[in-house]
Amino acid sequence: MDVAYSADGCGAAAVVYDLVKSEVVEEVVKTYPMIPAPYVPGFLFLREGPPLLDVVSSVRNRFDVLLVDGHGRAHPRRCGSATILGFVAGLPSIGVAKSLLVGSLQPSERYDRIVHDGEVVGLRRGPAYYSQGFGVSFNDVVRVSEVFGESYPEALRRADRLSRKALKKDG
DNA sequence: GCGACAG
DNA sequence: ATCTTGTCGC
Repeated sequence: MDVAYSADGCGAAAVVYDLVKSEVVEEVVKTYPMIPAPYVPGFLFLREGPPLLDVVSSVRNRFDVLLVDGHGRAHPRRCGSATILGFVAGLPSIGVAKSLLVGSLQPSERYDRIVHDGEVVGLRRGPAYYSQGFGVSFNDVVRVSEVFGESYPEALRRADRLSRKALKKDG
C-alpha cells in the first residue's frame, strides 16, 4: 500500500501480490479531494492513515500480510504508521521504508539489524528497511524480507506507480 | 541549545 | 512526498 499527493488531494493504492506465482492478483486505487494532515516525523499515520484505511477496506481478495510504506516498530515510540494501520484494520502488517527514522545499522549475516535504544527494532535488506507492524513476529519479518532479497518489493513499487498515476488522471 | 527527522 | 531539465547508461 502507498499514498501519493498533489496540491489539492491525494490518492491511495493497494496491490495484492502472489509471491508464489509472482503475479498481481488485484489492484485497488482511489483518489480523495481532501487536503491530508501535514507531515510530521513520528506521526505519519495522521497523514496517510485515513486514505490507506479506506482503500484497504475495498480490497476483495484475501491476503496474508499488509506491506505498508513506512515504519512499524522502528519508530521513536515503537508504533509507526504500519503498526497503527494493522491494528485499526485488524490485519497483520509489516512496515517497509526506504530510509531510517530512528536507530542505526548493525551488520549481521544476511541483513543489517536496526538497533534503537539498545533493542533490535527491525532490519535492512537491500534497499528496504523492514520492521514489525501488527500481528507479526520479528522472525516473520525476517522470512518476508528474505523473499524480496536485495530488491524492493514489487507490490509496493506498483502501489507507488498506481497511486501517482491515479492523481494525474482523476484529480 | 543543536541537530535529526518514515512520507 | 513533490517540484523539475538535462543527462548517464543499458
